[in-house]
Amino acid sequence: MKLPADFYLREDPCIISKELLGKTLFSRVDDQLCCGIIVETEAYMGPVDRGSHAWNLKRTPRNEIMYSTGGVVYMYICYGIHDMLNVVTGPAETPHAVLIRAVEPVSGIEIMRERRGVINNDFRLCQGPGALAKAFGLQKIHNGLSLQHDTIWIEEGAEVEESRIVTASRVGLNIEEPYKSIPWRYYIKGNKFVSKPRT
DNA sequence: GCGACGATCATCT
DNA sequence: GATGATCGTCGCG
Repeated sequence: MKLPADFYLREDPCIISKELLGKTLFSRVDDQLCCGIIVETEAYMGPVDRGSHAWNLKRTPRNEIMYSTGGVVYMYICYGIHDMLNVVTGPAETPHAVLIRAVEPVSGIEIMRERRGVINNDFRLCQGPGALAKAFGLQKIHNGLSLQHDTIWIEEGAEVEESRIVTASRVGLNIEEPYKSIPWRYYIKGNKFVSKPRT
């Protein structure tokens, strides 16, 4: 069962980020079904977050979809190379989002290996937002798709106990304090599919 | 296992 | 013209 539309409508993207841990991400692209357990997420707090594309209510053609009603996908290209998968949350005109950073592959693993090319271990198949989007066949062309449709969606999964959730600062943001250090990253403790921040 | 580096281009100023 | 919510590879030892 897909998560209900109102799951995404709550105001606080931190709550949603945390609750997305353990849920199951699906994609059906080129008629190939892939799914995996979400193990790492980051919240982007729209207007009050220097790290967000919607900082200070900035509005451009690229981030326009962040202003729509929660429950759609925001995809964009980073470093000219990598597609990033975000879930838009909150009511309309509230440009919050959750970045899906890593997934533990469950099925469609052969497809993921093909899309990713030769890599020497499966822990890295969907480890990091760029890798995950590539493994699931997701690109900027999917920007704006509803999670209630059948290309990209999220279903229930196993409960993740509070004690297994780690809260940490976000990865890869070259911004000033305090935004750089605010703990808006969530991941499952000890899970080998979680990405490793570089220095 | 770890740090350095280059790839590569849409987007915004 | 500068920048970036990244990643794979290379050299090291």
